[in-house]
Amino acid sequence: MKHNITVYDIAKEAEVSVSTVSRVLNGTAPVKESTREKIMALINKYQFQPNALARSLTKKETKMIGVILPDITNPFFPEVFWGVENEANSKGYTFFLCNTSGQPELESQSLTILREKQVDGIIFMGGRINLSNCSQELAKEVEDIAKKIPIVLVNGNLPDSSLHRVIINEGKGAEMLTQHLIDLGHKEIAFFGGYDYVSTTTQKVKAFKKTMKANGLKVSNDWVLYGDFSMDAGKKLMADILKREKRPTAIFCVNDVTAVGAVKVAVEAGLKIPEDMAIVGFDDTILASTVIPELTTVSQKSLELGKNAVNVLHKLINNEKVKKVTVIEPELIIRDSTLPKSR
Amino acid sequence: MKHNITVYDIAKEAEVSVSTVSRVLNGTAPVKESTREKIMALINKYQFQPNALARSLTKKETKMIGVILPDITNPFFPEVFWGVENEANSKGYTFFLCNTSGQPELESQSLTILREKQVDGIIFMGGRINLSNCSQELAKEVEDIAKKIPIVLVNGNLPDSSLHRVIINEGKGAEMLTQHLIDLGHKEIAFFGGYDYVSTTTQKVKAFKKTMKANGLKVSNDWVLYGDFSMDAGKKLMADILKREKRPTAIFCVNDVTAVGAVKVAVEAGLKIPEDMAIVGFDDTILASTVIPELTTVSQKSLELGKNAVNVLHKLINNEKVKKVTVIEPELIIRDSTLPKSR
DNA sequence: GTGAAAGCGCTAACAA
DNA sequence: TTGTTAGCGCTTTCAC
Repeated sequence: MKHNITVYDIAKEAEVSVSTVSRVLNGTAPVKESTREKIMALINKYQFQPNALARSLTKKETKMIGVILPDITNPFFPEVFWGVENEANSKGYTFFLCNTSGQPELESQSLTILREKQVDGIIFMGGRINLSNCSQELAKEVEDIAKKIPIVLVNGNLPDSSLHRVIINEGKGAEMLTQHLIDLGHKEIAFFGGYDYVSTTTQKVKAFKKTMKANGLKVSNDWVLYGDFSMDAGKKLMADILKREKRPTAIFCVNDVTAVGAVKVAVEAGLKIPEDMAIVGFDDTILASTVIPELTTVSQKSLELGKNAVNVLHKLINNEKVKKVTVIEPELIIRDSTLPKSR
Repeated sequence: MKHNITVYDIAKEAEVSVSTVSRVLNGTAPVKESTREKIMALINKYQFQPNALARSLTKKETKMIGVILPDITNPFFPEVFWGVENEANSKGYTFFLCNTSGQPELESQSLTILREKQVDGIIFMGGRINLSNCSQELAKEVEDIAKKIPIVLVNGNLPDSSLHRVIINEGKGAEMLTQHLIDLGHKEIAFFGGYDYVSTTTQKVKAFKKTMKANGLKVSNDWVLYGDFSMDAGKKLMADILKREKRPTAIFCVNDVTAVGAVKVAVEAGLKIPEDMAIVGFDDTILASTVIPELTTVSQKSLELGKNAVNVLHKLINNEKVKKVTVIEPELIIRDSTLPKSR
């Protein structure tokens, strides 16, 4: 492997000092036109590219952002990432992606790596920040790192935390969905999916129950059925419900994937959706519009979420003032799974 | 901002030299047990973490891999990435993700950035490496960089290239799908979607035609309908076909998303699938199993693809011998969109 | 076992 | 305008 070309090599051949080369590279000070040209010619000739490691080492900034998320194969996260990237590219940032499967150890590990790599900031999604009761220890770890590196939490929170957050108003979304079903005349509504110790689930359930009560309707605990966040959960829970004597007329699923599972089993059992049973999802991922019938759901505004996260982070990095919490309003998306097309 | 803690700080407080600290950090040489303990205590006390930039600068290795892909919101790519990550994490690598939308300029830019950041290797997917006639210039750019940084192309190629590649046998997949349809008795088959200048499309079309011919069947050019790779393409093309007097009895779609679009329009028009029309996709993404009816498709073995890419890259990085091309065999996945459940 | 010192490639005072 | 030089934080000979 031959010696990589450096500013010294360029400087030497151009018969100038390294600082002059650095100046034309960064435009930090005026350089005589003739020497600038000479240097540029050499840079092109050798396809010289400055070593970002060395640069970052002295400048104490890397222009790298770390993104921690639980599952890149869940369509929701790529969409947020896409929003992040769009917004941050123009600001010159690049990304480290860390997939954690939501496991605390992997999150800790990612945090460590990102710190070692000296990223300028971290965007944290999923895992511990969605636990309805996250341990002090896990929370403190994040808090400690945040003292050294700006962190923004996306769609989550930490106990007693003072960290900056960008969140969607999930309760509001759940309320809209529930009200929509009630307005259509549904009185018997069940809830499907999600772990009961994860805030994404509990917030929805809470808003769901509250909205039902506000409309003078009861929610039987028999009809709040937890599971995980997969398609299988939806399938199993629907199969379970179909065996019962008394069935709900509508199902509120924790997310789109679970809703798809529910739809599939219901359709196979010969039910018509929404006539025999209305089903709603949450997230408005691509799945919601590929199923038949298309799902009524709530958009999490994934792009917005990503964009805002970057903006907050960017301000944090530059020591600008930002409000602690940025709340994004969800949007109700009404489709065929609650309203038959023919209407 | 207070001064970040360094090896010097640790060394000073432990009353040893920095080299000793470095030794315990890396285990590169024996250190007396008592001094090691003293140092470790300090490291824990201050939560010291070595600066990876400085380390990489001297070691000339970053343990970072750059991943270039066209569209992270297309479910296929997160799956490959997942495979990449699983395999590479254990080897200690971390990832830079670059989304290019398939635009050559963004690819060039990503390549530049990755070089500046001194990544140890690059995994390249999508964009120019899928063009059926990529310009010399674009190809050369990649080739030039490959002289300095190991690169592996995933599911693509470059003209006259000698780069290492990991690919799925797409032609074989298309052949299996076509043969499957023929075996079911279909004689009138159309092809939907994809740009005609992208190899992912042309390879399939080629294999499709060849298999048809081998079975003594004709393919009318009227029935090879290009588009893009979206759901909309499938919708439009199906709408187009349904207007015609003579209709095919089966449709081969360039990928799952397009197939979903086709299914939706067909179902809305009152057709039964597969009885009135069989439809197949390609990729076996999550979409294939969420649609009703579930899609017969070909698995691209995205995980395998990712894993193998990393393995090849890793060997390249370590100057080990690897064969130029790794071919992964696709798998035919038969589901309801060609075979009715009742059978 | 341990320390001194050079060097990785770049930027940024400070001087000239 | 331009050059000199001192770091940035770490690893790694080479001595001892």
